[in-house]
Order: sequence, then structure tokens, then C-alpha cells
Amino acid sequence: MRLDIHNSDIPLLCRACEARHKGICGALDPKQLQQLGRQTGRREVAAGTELVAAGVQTDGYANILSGIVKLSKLMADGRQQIVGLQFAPDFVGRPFAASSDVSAEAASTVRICTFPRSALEDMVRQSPGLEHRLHEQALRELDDAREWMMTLGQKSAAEKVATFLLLLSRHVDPLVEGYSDHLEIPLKRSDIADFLGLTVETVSRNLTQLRKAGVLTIQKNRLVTVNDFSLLETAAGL
Amino acid sequence: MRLDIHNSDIPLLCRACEARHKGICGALDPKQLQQLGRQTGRREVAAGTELVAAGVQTDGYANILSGIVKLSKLMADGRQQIVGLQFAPDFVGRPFAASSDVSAEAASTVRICTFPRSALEDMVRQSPGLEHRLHEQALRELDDAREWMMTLGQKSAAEKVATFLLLLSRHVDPLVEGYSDHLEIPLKRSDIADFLGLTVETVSRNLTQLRKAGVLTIQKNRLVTVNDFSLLETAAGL
DNA sequence: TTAAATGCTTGAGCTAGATCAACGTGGCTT
DNA sequence: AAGCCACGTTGATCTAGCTCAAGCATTTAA
Repeated sequence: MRLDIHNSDIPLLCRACEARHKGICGALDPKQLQQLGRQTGRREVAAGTELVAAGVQTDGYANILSGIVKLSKLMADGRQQIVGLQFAPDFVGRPFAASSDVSAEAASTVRICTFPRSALEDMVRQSPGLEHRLHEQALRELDDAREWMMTLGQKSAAEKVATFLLLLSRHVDPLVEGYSDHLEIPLKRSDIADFLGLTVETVSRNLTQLRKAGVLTIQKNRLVTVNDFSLLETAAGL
Repeated sequence: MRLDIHNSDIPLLCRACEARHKGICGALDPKQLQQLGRQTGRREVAAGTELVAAGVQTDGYANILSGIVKLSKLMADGRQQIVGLQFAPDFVGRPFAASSDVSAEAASTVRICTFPRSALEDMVRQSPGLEHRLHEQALRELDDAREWMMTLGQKSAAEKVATFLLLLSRHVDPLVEGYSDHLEIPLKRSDIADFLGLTVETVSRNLTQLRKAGVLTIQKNRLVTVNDFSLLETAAGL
């Protein structure tokens, strides 16, 4: 309780916010939180809403409070590659660039805390700790991207699907450390296909494959229960 | 000339170094350069030398002065994916992590300027500008990785090979802004294959394809002259 | 100089995954 | 309740790229 003695200095909105602990706001002191708090807005957006459009000048950034965000790139002829998934309390946006060719879209219902570009940039100038947090996230995303390159370049369709499920089970529930055995796939089959560099049909076939092998159970197309993680890991090529 | 008045304060080794301009050392003042300079070592390593081993505790970092470094990941069963190429004056190493599952190997003869882990960490603490430079590089690498995910996941073999050549022509000569039409491929065919998620044979076939189409000329297997960039871009799916 | 090893190319056939097509299912709209 | 539409599954066929195999060129070793 003593530790919370200054809790009253912390903006109401931030008090229960995960971004203040594991997210980038953890680098800010109560005064800075208040300053930033004046410029932030909380929004709840529906699945499918575009948060950041590719190639368009970005006016602001956001923290994810809950839900899942899908990052994707588009080719001229319409081919799409999903290049990442983000979970609470990740930071959304490309710092230090006016725009990016990656677009961000809410994959599920998403609650975000937005703030203008200038607010972040001012804050970074004042607080080196904030840039450090952003840097750490960028490095984590880089590790993830490279891990995924391995999957895209070297794994078979069956391995890709299993790897995807493992990735989800590690991330969907931010409260659980490690794997959670019960999860909701936040993407439709065509998105999974775009993530894995496969077709919808191949994704579907491999999911039923895993189902028939007893590795997992699927309800309502989206709700997955993993019955045997070591089997799933083997299927993923680990 | 006036601007160089303090040149004598800058360590000899750093004076002509590219890392001091476009690289991370540009964030340091002469005094800091001297301090860092005391702990740095210059080395020239032969092609094939492992600079950072995957999974092994890293003792130090380096800047690339010249040459090309290949970053790769390995699966348990031996499958390999090349997850990035680095050029002068890039920084090599994974800051803020004791080890990484990415290994770095000299693809050509490489000259590097090495420094111990602690030296970098001390320097980062003193100079927020240095962390900013590292952060910028991480973000650039992240952009590159995602661009490559697009290539790995969505492009055909022919498009992959063309995309690879465009990537090289944009990077091999750090002095040239934009494409250079005359370049040396720093990788053998099997490495290109590992980069593209293809087999050696497919890479070879697609290179001869481009040769026969008159898009490029190849000498001694490694020396490529691009005759028509717009054709190459079309072949890359752009 | 010859021999052995390494890297690159080319050909022939095979197979994982794409494509094309049909059908099922659940959620909306009217 | 009927009809529609988006999503998912399953089957049949086709093809891009893999595998296997042979041969050539260049480098290294003896």
C-alpha cells in the first residue's frame, strides 16, 4: 500500500493500464503520464477497422489495451502478406518515419490508447527511458519477424499451421506465461493463409489433419483446445 | 576546414571510418570516441568466418567497415534460413540480450571494428543519441525483414530471384545511392537458395532464365551486370 | 600434372501445394 | 421462414518447384 502512496498522481485512465507495467508507459513518471494523458484518447474499435493505412502519413500512435492487431503488407497486384500480430500492451506505429508501407488492422475488437505523433516525440526527447522501451519492442519484433522468415522459407504447410497455433497459444492470453491450451483464433482462414504464405484450402486441410490426429479440438471454427502440446511441437518441426 | 579544427581529437582509427558518419559512432563526440577507441579492435576476417554464433553468449559487438555479413537461423534438423544481410556501416549484434538465435558470418572478406559488450552498454547509458542510432537501425532491419517476409510468403521463384538481385544492387556499393548496375554476388548459390527458401537448382535455373532474356549478364558465376532494370523490376513483381 | 573436392548448370520425373469446383453451415436481412 | 452471403470444408486435378542424377568448370591438394 505504501508503494501506491502517489497513486493519486497517476491519471485515472493509466492506473489499471497494462501499458504502464509491461508497455512503453512504464518508462514515464507520474508527471509525464499526466502530461501525456492530456493528449491521449481511448477508443474501442471493431474487428476489421484499419488503424494505420500503408503509405499514408501517420498522424498518431497507439498502445493496445486489449485485443489483437494484424500488420500486413500489400503488393501492387493484390497479394497480401501478414507480417506480424500485435497484442496488449504493444505499441502500434512506426516511430521516426512519416509513413510506413505496413498497415495495421484490428483483428478482433481492440481497445487502444491513442496519442498524437508530436506527443510521443516530445516525450522521447525528455525521457531516454521511453526510447529504450520502444527500442526493446522493435528488437523483439525483429526477433519475431526473423523467426517467421524461418517458418515462411523453410517449413512445410503442416509445420506452418502448427507453428502458427503455437505462436497464438503463446500470445493470446497476456496473463498466462508460456502456452495456454485454450485459445480463440483471432483470424479467419484467409488471414491465416496470408500469414503462412498458403491458400485457404491448404490451411483448412492441415487443421482437420491435426484435429483427426487428436492433437487439438476445434469448436465453431475459431475455438481451439490443444490436447497435446508435445505433438503440436513435433508437428511444427521443433 | 574550420569544421575539422578538432580533427586531432578524433582517434586516428575513426577519422576515415564510415561508421562515424552514417553508422552508430556518429552519435558520439570526440571525447567519447577516444574512450570507446581505447577498447576497440580492428580485424579483417576471411569469408566464412563466424562472427556471432547462435545461442552462444555474446561477448561483444562490432561495426562493419567493409564487406558483407550474412545473418542466419538454423533448425534442429539442419534446415537453414538466411534472415538478413548487413553492409557497412551496419552494427552487428543483438543489444540488450545475452545471446540470440541468429548467427552472423562473414559472406565476403569483412573488416570490422569490435568492442566489448560493456563498452557499448556504458556508452549507451551516457549518450541517448547512441541508443537512438541503434534504435533506428533496428527499425530499418525490421522494415527489411518484413519486406522479405512478403517475398518469402507470396512471390514465385522467378520473382524471388529478381527481388534478390535488386536488393543486392541497392546495397553492395554503399557509395552509390540507388541501384548500381554492376555488382558481385557475395553468396554462393546454396546461400541464395537459403535466403529465398528455394533449392540451388531453382535459383540456377532462374538466373539462366534472366540471362537468356537479356535482363542481365553473368561472368564467373558471381559478377552480374544488370542490362535493364525496368525488366528486372517487372520480373520481381513490382 | 593429375586427382579430388567444391560449386554451378541442366535434364527428367515426382510431389506438395495450388487451382478449380462443389457443397455445407451459420448469421443476417427481409 | 426464406433467402442470401460470407466463411469453411472436401474432392479432383494441375503445376511450380523439389528431388535425383549426370556432367562441366574452377579451385585446392598432392
